[in-house]
Amino acid sequence: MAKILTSKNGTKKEVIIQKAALLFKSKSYTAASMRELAEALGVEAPSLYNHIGSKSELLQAICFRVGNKFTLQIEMTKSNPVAVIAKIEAVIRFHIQMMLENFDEVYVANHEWKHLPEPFLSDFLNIRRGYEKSLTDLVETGIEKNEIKKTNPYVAVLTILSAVRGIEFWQRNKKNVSQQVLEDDMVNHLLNGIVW
Amino acid sequence: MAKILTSKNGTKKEVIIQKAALLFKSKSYTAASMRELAEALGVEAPSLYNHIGSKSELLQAICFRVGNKFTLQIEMTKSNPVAVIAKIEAVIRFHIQMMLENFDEVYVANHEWKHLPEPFLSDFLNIRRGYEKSLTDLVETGIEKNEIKKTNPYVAVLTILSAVRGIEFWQRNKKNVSQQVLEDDMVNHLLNGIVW
DNA sequence: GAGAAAAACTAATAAGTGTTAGTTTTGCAA
DNA sequence: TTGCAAAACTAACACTTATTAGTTTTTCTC
Repeated sequence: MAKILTSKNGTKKEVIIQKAALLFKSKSYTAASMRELAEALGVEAPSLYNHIGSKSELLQAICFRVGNKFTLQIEMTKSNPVAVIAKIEAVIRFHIQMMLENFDEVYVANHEWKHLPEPFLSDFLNIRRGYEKSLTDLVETGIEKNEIKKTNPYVAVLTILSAVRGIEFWQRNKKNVSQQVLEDDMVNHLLNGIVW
Repeated sequence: MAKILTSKNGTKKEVIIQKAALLFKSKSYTAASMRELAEALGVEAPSLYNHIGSKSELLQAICFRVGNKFTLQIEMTKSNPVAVIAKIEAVIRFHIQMMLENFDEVYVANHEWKHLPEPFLSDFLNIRRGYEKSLTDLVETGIEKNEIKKTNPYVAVLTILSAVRGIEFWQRNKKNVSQQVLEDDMVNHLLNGIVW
């Protein structure tokens, strides 16, 4: 009889969520079965239900954890008394860090939120809309203060968020691109462009 | 007994593929069932098999159709004797147009290619890698010719492709952003940045 | 209108799904 | 060592899945 291994700093539920994020990332939420998840944990599927309520609960935990982290960070950034450009730069760098430190969870939140049941789906979308709104406000303020060129703020936010999200395609081991280069070059590209 | 309606310019198989793209987009490939697809077409599920070979075949048709369109376009762009910047601009604008004219298919190709069975999965990834390689070459040439700032070409391509892909989040009916503004502002953002 | 081909149907299959019930084993506290 | 709770197990259920077989209906061609 196998047992779910709990590392020092995590409950069994936490271990399950982490494995679920890994599995949902590689196979997608719907295609990943509880039996597969159990096997990855060295256990039979029904045993999982001693620790969790349902498969859906795992997705919820992942999505809201990620959503809240991003929301918390942008709230802190907003109240930080620096130039708007510096704030936007901070947001971009935070996205890149999140992508590197919590890749599985961020990936799943980005790709599988569709499978959240109501009312969680609506809640999640509200969180995301709130985040986008915050960033849009930031860009608008930047334009007013003449730190940013006159452009459509919605399009600017769309461009920025899409670009940072795309880091999921980054191949960590492409030896000639370090994290620092990735961060610096992307920030530079999004703020200053690539044309002279 | 219902029948699959074929519009003037499409076989029944084509109609099925289109509906499949719409369904796979909204529910994801795995979560969408053949029974749902059949119902959307006003028919019973087994009837579909008079026109198609399998569910997987539908995904293949969608993914490769999209992949080939993008590949064809970048090949044409490469051989077009204009400045590198103009080529990159053309690529960006083509992505936006594709997103608007073939939204369902592009979305599905971007999100559901993971569920392609081998050897189609490898084929698809090769097509995508080839596309990225072409664009990277373009950026490198631009740097050599001093049209583009010195930056990591891989990061630049990642930023550009991610940004244009993100148009899938664009809300068509956000009344204050026309397609023209979206296109122009995004091109401008990616080439010239948003900072003065 | 007759015959053939296309395309719909119903019925069924084998496999896989999340989850529950009930039972046994494990590990800790006394 | 005993007793209890946590957590594993096996067996099973009620559904859903893509797909096949076999049959009937529709549509096209002559």
